Amino acid sequence: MFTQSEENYLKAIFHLQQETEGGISTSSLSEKLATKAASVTEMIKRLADKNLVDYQKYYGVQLTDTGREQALLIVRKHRLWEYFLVKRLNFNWDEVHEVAEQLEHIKSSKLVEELDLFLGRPEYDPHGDPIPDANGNLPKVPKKRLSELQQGDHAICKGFNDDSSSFLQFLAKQEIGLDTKIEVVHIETFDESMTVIANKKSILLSKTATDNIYVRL
Amino acid sequence: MFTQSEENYLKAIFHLQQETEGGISTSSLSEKLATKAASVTEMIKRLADKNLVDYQKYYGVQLTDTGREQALLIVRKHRLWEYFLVKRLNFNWDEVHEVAEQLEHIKSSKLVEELDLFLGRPEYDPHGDPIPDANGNLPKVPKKRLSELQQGDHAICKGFNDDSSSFLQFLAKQEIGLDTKIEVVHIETFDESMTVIANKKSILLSKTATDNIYVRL
DNA sequence: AATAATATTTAGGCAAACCTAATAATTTAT
DNA sequence: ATAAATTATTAGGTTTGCCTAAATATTATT
Repeated sequence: MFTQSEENYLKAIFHLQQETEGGISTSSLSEKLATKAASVTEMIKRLADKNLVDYQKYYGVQLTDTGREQALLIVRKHRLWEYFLVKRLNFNWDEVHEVAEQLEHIKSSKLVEELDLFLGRPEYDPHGDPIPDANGNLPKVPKKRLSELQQGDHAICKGFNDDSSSFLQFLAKQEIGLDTKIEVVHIETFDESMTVIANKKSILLSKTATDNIYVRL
Repeated sequence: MFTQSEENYLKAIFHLQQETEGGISTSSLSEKLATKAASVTEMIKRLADKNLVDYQKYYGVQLTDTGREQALLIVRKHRLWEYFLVKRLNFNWDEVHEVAEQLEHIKSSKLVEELDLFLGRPEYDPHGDPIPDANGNLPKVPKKRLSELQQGDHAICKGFNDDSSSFLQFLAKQEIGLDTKIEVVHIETFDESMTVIANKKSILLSKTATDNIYVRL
């Protein structure tokens, strides 16, 4: 059994590995977890002792198979709870993150399986992210960033990369959500900001924003 | 905001106060929480500093109004989650305790209120214990112990005082649950054990058992 | 009322998980 | 190829929440 803190590290490493090749740096972890680098080094050593990560001094960490398995279980719980909060308890999809961060640490395999069953074995959470199954299989959804599209392209919004409530609330205000249809009208060359049409309204999105919006054509 | 450990102490003090007059002793708390007396003394001092309990060295603790309020919120959460686990997730009523002990520490007032609403504002948990409302009002259910009854009395089972899964499983095996009708057939004078009829079957219950079964006539 | 028994508190330690400041390794720039 | 800048690690502290052993209060017994 792992502590909440250990679980948070495993999850963070997992998420960073989705975006990065090779070992995960101490600094990126310390940024993600809002702790100091020294604390990260310390914890990583503990995780390495427990065979959850491979660690080479100065060259970052990577999850072992066991580590990945644990991380996926936590991600599974997080996303199932988010689904529950939104679909059953009327939470807005931009206010579930904090609560799911707590719920994901509840330890009971029966709870996870019964919850999954109760929710009808959903495949995607309210942000469009796939929910790993009980064996830790995560359906690979090929993701394209909105920022990769060209002028004139049409796409459907399929997920978001930034969980901060400020970003999610910004999207809600623009009425951009899961499955929203988006058309790329214009891209500014100097700052790569993008003018799109969604819900028949013209919206200007910064490069930072379009980098964090996933779409399917 | 309080730590999980602080919350556990508040809840334990609350429960002991339901059964006992006056201050709660260090030893009864240490027994309930499965910690050593020294640890209890230490924590109690912290709780007193935060104005959650009144504490007089060597004469035990009592909850302050704030302390009681907090304790009731935790009890509310615990019982709502138990209800959820049994009624929505098909848990047996004798296997919910451990999970509810974890869920009761989740911090989100919205979550509690939405859960309450989702469940249809239940008044009693699966063990027959009343669920405090959002203002911390706990409907006082006048409880009689089965052990207080006389030969020939008829009663309906309304709750249990011992949450241990061994006790709850014993009851399940005897098919005694909430709202089970019970008739007192005979009481042994020497050990106060009781022969009852429930579900048309004759069952022998020890004094320890009958002390922990609540009934209504 | 004095002593024995029991309960409680104090003192001193330990592990987890964080921190700051100092040091060491790696990477980048000259 | 060094020096400078960046990044990571170590060393030494802190708080929470637990522990054991020793000391002190309270309660029970004779």
